[in-house]
Amino acid sequence: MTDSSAEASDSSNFIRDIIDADLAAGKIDTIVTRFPPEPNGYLHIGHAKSICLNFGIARDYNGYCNLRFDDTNPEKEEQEYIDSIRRDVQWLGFEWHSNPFASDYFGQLYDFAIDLIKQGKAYVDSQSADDIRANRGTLTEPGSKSPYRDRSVEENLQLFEAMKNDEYADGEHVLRAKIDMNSPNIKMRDPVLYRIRHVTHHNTGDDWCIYPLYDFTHGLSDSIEGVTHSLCTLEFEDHRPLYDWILDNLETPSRPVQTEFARLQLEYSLTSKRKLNALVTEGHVSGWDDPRMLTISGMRRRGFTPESIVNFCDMIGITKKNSTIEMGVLETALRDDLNARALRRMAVINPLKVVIENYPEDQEEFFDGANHPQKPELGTREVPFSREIYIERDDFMEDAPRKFFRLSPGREVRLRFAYYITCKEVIKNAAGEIESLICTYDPASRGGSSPDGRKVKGTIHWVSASHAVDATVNLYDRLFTMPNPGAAADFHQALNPESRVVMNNAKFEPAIELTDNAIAYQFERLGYFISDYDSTSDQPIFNRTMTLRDSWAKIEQSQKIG
RNA sequence: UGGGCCGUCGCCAAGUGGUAAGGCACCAGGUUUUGAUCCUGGCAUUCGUUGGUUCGAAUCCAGCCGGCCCAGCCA
Repeated sequence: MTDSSAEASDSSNFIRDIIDADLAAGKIDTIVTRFPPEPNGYLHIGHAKSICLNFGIARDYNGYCNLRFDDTNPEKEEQEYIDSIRRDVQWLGFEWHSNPFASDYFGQLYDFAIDLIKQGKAYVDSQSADDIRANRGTLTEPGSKSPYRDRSVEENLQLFEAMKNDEYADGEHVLRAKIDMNSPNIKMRDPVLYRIRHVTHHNTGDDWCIYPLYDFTHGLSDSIEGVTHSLCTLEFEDHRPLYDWILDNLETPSRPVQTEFARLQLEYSLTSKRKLNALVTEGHVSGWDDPRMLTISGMRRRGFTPESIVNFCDMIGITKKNSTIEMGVLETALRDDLNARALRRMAVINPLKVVIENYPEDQEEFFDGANHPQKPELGTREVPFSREIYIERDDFMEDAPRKFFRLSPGREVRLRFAYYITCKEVIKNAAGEIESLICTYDPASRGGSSPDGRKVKGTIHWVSASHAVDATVNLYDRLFTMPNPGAAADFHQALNPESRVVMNNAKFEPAIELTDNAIAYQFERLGYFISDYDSTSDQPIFNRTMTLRDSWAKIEQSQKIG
């Protein structure tokens, strides 16, 4: 569970079976994969699945994986995204062999296009975009040939060069593959290979005014890099014949094979770039790294560990079946990892003051609290105790049912690590709201057990009032109330209005590092927490990464219903 | 109704002709100074469906049903 994120997984899948077969047949000896994001947005949990697949295979087969930026559309790509993608891949624990841009290959790609033209397998089309669309046919009707389809090789060569030499405006011409306008696969009806775009490219600047499209670029880039297994999502299945056509009609350095797998779909979440972007720009979240976002950067800020994400990806598997993963799977992967590593501390999020009337007014003492109940090697910390403490308001109930194992008038409860206390009196304000509790403690129960061996069912957490550190805590819940917000007519209506609840009167025990975002804590009985990027010693801010499993809440819930 | 792909427990997922792994969830117990963790046990006579081949089928064949993807000069 605490293994490094880049550890080998024992999970097999149909893609690994293909690789095993290729290896056994002697087709290849070094496995090469690539993760090819377009730098036009932030990476999310869906990308993590692909990253784990591609980098995981390369690692397990002693091959290598490239991080290639598929940057053939200069209108949407930015340095900000490049930086974040690199950071996220590394944070997940993976190392790329090389990190090229598809745009690094523009020169070679241009030469390949010339080759196709010379073979009579590509032509310059001068129809408008609308005409091209109209002539493409429909799902059930074949397309019709462009009037420019039979231009001579010489004319095509001259026109394409002129396109490259900035002699035309955007949209005046395109380069198309000459395949089959009658193909039942629409992708094969003379797909566009190059378009004119007078836009400055983040990597090539103004060197080019023609840009290749994905289908022309991808397989050739794979081939140039020696990629053996080009893994992509299901919606590219129709592109595979075109991927193959490009490689089969050109003399390429190597012959990669494309295989498709199902993209990740997670309940109560969105991975559409457009909708994610809307959440950010419309202000429903604070940014791409808002802790509620299932972007890698959001999850990092929320307190996910890379290991938990990698383990999640192992748990869900790789298939060709469209499926939707329940949130519980992600939550379990997270809790498993955090449970193993998080240091235990006590914090009170919604405080209720308790005065222990028989405890000496100016006395204080310190208890040793284990940093981890199952890992004594992680040591202990000192937990201060005094006459006035805070407990969680939820841990007190005036009229408590029998199964409520916490504090209520006349009942005794254990303060974790400290003493047994009994509630003697409830102090209320004029409005009838509970203001504080008067309790007594049993000095003989020091450490949390009494010599007479009497049983105390409940143990609650607490913080000494005079030693407490004031803090703000963000409680996060799922961003959407519907299992499939992406299917809603308007995903805004699925937004959870209580996805973030700010508790700004929290009380921490002193032994909590306020600004180290790398330390995962478990606040006992409350969940896993981590300091936010904005946290300072003066104004501590913590994010609740995930609650603990709560079977009491489940019982309460069923009692209300039943 | 053109083409491509998919259909094994509530959600994932092994299985590749020899008689249904595992995980999550759920249920029932046990341990516990976190109603956490941990441990034990339970949880598909059945693999979308109907026929066929076979001594034997989730696995092979045929039909049917259901779902997803494709008509950007996006990726």
